[in-house]
Amino acid sequence: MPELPEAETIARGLRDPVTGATVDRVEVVHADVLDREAGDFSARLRGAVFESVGRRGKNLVLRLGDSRRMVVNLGMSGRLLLRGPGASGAPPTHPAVYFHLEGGRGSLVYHDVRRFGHLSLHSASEYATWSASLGPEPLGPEFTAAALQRGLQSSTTPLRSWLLDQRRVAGVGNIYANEAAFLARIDPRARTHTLDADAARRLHRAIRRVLREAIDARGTTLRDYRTAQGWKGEYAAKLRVYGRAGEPCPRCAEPIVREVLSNRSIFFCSRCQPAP
DNA sequence: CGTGCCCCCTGTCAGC
DNA sequence: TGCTGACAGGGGGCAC
Repeated sequence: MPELPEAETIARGLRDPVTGATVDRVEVVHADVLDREAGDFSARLRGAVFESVGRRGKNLVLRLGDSRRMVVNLGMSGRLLLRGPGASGAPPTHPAVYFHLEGGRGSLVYHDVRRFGHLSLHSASEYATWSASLGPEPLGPEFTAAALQRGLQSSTTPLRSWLLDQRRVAGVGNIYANEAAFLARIDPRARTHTLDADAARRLHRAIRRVLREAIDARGTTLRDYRTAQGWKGEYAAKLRVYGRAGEPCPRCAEPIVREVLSNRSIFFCSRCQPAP
């Protein structure tokens, strides 16, 4: 579910409440989301301090002591929720892991209905290897139009599939891949090596624009996604094509088309995004 | 190696 | 109502 804007929003929401907090106790409800046996995972976190909260692509990255990190991939339905010490409000419906914090700071809950998410612990070198396996941050300085064009030239896969490959660019998922292709006026089925320099420039701008807009709106809630505070993101109302099959194209009023590509939906305007 | 398909899991919704 | 099938923001594994 969550893509870069959702992960960024969660990271921002966790930063103040969690930074400096010490893990008192880990309570594992569903060990299948962990990268190791539950007792080992819990023992390694007990007494650890969350030194910082960041993000790499769609993943949350919480720094622990000794340069260790906990990486949280939220999968389709994962949430990282803050729960106050008073435990007011309804309890979470699908908790997988609780991180109970010391000093009346409440707890951090990893919540995941489908349990496609994963929590993993990395040493400094393991983290470096993992991070290096991901593509550049699309909002960072390494992601240039020229670098994007080179990457597109090196592959024959359809654009939407290329954008979902985290080794190419880190953080774009199905919603923002479709939105970016629309803004760039490129057919999401187009083979990437057929795209010229101007298309690459338009796509570069479109990716950055849609991700920034979505961060400003605190992400897109279709169903499961929530911020760390449990709020919905507001970007769903601003989506131009995703989930809008049959509705008029915001640019030309032609009905938006839904098709299936590699078992996942694509949405596009056949007039504004002509087949190559 | 690159590419594409299946599957992991649970919940929801449309159609009959 | 209740059943069935399709579909959902991701990504690892495997066959070609």
